[in-house]
Amino acid sequence: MPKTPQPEKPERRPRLAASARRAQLVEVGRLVFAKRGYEATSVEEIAERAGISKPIVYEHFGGKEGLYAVIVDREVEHIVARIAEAISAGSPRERLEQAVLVFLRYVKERPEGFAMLVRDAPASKRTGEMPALMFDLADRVGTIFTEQFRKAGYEAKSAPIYAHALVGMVAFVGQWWTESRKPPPAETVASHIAALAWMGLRHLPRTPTPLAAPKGPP
Amino acid sequence: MPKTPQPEKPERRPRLAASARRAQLVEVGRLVFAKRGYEATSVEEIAERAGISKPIVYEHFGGKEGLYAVIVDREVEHIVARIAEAISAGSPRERLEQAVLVFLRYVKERPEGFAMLVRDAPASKRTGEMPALMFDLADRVGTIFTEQFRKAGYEAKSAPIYAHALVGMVAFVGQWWTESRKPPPAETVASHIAALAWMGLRHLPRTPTPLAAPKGPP
DNA sequence: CGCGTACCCTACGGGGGCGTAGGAAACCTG
DNA sequence: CAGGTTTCCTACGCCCCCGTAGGGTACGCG
Repeated sequence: MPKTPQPEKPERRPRLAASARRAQLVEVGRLVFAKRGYEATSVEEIAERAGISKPIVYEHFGGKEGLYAVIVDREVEHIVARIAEAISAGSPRERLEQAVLVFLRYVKERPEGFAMLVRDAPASKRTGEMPALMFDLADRVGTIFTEQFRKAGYEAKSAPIYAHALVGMVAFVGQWWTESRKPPPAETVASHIAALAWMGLRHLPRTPTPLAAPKGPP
Repeated sequence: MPKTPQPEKPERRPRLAASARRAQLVEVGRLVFAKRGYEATSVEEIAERAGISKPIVYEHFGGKEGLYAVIVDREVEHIVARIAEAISAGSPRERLEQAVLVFLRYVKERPEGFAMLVRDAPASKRTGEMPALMFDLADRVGTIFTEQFRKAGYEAKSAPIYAHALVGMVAFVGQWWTESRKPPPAETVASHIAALAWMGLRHLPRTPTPLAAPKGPP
């Protein structure tokens, strides 16, 4: 369902219908928030880049936080839908690799969206340090893992650790990958990561034991 | 070399020697920056929590960014030294596990310091999105990996991917772990992560091949 | 053409934060 | 206790930004 393919070149600043203006502001806001971070972006800059004046932003979104919330929400919908589709069919191994691949492609195609999801959120809706999405994702993966662990006779309690490890590595590699100067193709990166995770999980000892006694400082 | 064990209870606000005041401001600043993020912290709040007034901060550090830079620098020194020590001896497997363990302990002992390293940096010294430290760390790991990969006959070019994957998973798990309500002991988490990474690397196919052809959208 | 509606603007109040000017108060030294 | 040094303070200028008040300007419809 395309969002009314209105060309976004308001050079002569024609009046826009309310829905079109909203869409435009969401798009512009995404870029600005991604570049500056929440605290450092000003409503003025967004309005300016959209070719309009501040009060319009307030009319449509109620303020800075309102706009931010809408943008993040859409971004989350977007990526969650894509991942959900990716893991909807195939062998576990395939689903893993597809999920990683889809995530990486998302990061590449919408770097600003990804940046917003990784960056600082407004103080009002921050639990810890990380924006909630990544942890949400990790939690979902965690439930899947817990079930699989139970089936395979592993300690279900440790599943969340592996879930977070997986999400963390994908997210971090994604960040590095987009900012890298000569990035390898997404498929290559995805297959490496999936291989690492898959082989790691496959050959996991039933109960990993710490190797060495804690070493005191010399 | 202890930093002049001055007790940090300026309840009656005695005058402090310059070095002591600097130390105190670094400590207070660490907490405030970690809690609020760079943009949202005010010099005023730091001064207030230290029991002094703003101009002192400016005399000692030249401003907000100056203080921030000093704090980050110390934090980086701290963690890099600890990790360097952890990987200074032992079998590769032991060094891996020790590095992870030391990192996790650092995260637990100095959650505010870790938060600063993961949080947004001031716009002036930001390359991409992530503060530089994590990428620095990943790069160092990357050089080690590249060498080992070459020795073992793997494609050296893909080593950075695995290096970043490792760092990313540790960092993300660390974040989740500190904010978790019932965190398992560091040793447990470390051994799980190390096992995942180790087994994953150990059983890596020489050249991971993408499983499926890219799927177009339906 | 007159008029209502939808879209948009300039202009301002209010607040907060960075950084500095200029001086006070404690402490040290002789 | 006089004079210098170190530490610290109050008070302010300035700029930026959020959010709003109150009013313009196009466009459709009778």
